[in-house]
Amino acid sequence: VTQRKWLDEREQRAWRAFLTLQDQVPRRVASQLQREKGLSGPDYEVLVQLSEAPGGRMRSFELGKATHFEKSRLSHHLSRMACRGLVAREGCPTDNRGAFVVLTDKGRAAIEDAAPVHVEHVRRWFIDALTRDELDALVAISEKVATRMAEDDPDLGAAK
Amino acid sequence: VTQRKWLDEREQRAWRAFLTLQDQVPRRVASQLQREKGLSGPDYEVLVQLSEAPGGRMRSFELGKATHFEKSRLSHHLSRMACRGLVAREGCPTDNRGAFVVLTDKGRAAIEDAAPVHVEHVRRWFIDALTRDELDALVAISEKVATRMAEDDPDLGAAK
DNA sequence: CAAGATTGAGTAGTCAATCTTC
DNA sequence: GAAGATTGACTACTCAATCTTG
Repeated sequence: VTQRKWLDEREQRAWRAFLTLQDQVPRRVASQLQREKGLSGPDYEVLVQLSEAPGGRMRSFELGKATHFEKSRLSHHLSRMACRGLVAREGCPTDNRGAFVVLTDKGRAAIEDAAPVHVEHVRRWFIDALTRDELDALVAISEKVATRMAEDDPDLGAAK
Repeated sequence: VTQRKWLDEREQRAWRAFLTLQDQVPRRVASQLQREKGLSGPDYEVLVQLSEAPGGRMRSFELGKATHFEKSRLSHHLSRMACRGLVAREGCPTDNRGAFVVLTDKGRAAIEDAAPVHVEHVRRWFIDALTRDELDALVAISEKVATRMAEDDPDLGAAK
């Protein structure tokens, strides 16, 4: 085998490049959205999922899987969003343990107002800087890494 | 021009793939490091920078630029690390406003102990899942995006 | 007044413990 | 007992205000 204990120069550059990208891009997109529309990154993710779900409603655990939020984080976050009137909680008729999360009118208005601006930022700082091939490469990379993580241990560091 | 208001399917997939990758990989690497060695991701980043600096010492603002931490975040974080004995603060002789951050013996021992395990995790969940070409593609992508962000506005969302 | 740095208040995320229902 | 979900305590990050020196 090759030397496993260290990263060579190519590997090192790739890892650090990824760390920078990973940190900077979502930060910039999120902070613009926060300033312009008063929604955080996590707010937006939750609203997107709900707005795409039939009836604007999902079970909590489904929302957790879709967003990759840890369950306690999701619960806290939904409480805050409920206070702000963006979502509401409802009981589940067929399973009394469960809860539904429902998009309110205010929540739907918020996501519809924010989406165009958000798309614009994603374009400006990410999509438009890259070629088609690079976008596709990113999809391939993401899938390979996801597969690796799933093989290795399905739950480590994931939403529980 | 093409339709700018929405993301097409390819763009959408690429953005979501990036978001997943961006969220999952650092989370898993960091949580393993935390469990095995008691260091968080930010702890590790700070220790790496200091250990690579001559004399294990840097000015605070240099450390801020290197890590991309906002200055108040850095200050808070260094206070916590100082409490744990990983770093120490010193005054700057040539500029009395300034402060040096110095790696302690304990801090150096911690990074030397953690580095091999950390490298192993980065390999397992990231590097080894990808080809040389994919690693290079990531570097190219990162550089293009960084250039775009710098052109657009040097300071938005960056460490101030 | 600008640069280097710190502080405090408020908000968000994590971990373990808990509660209820299947 | 396990699944769905919430809570509380603790830790971490952000933003604006502050302090000191150049």
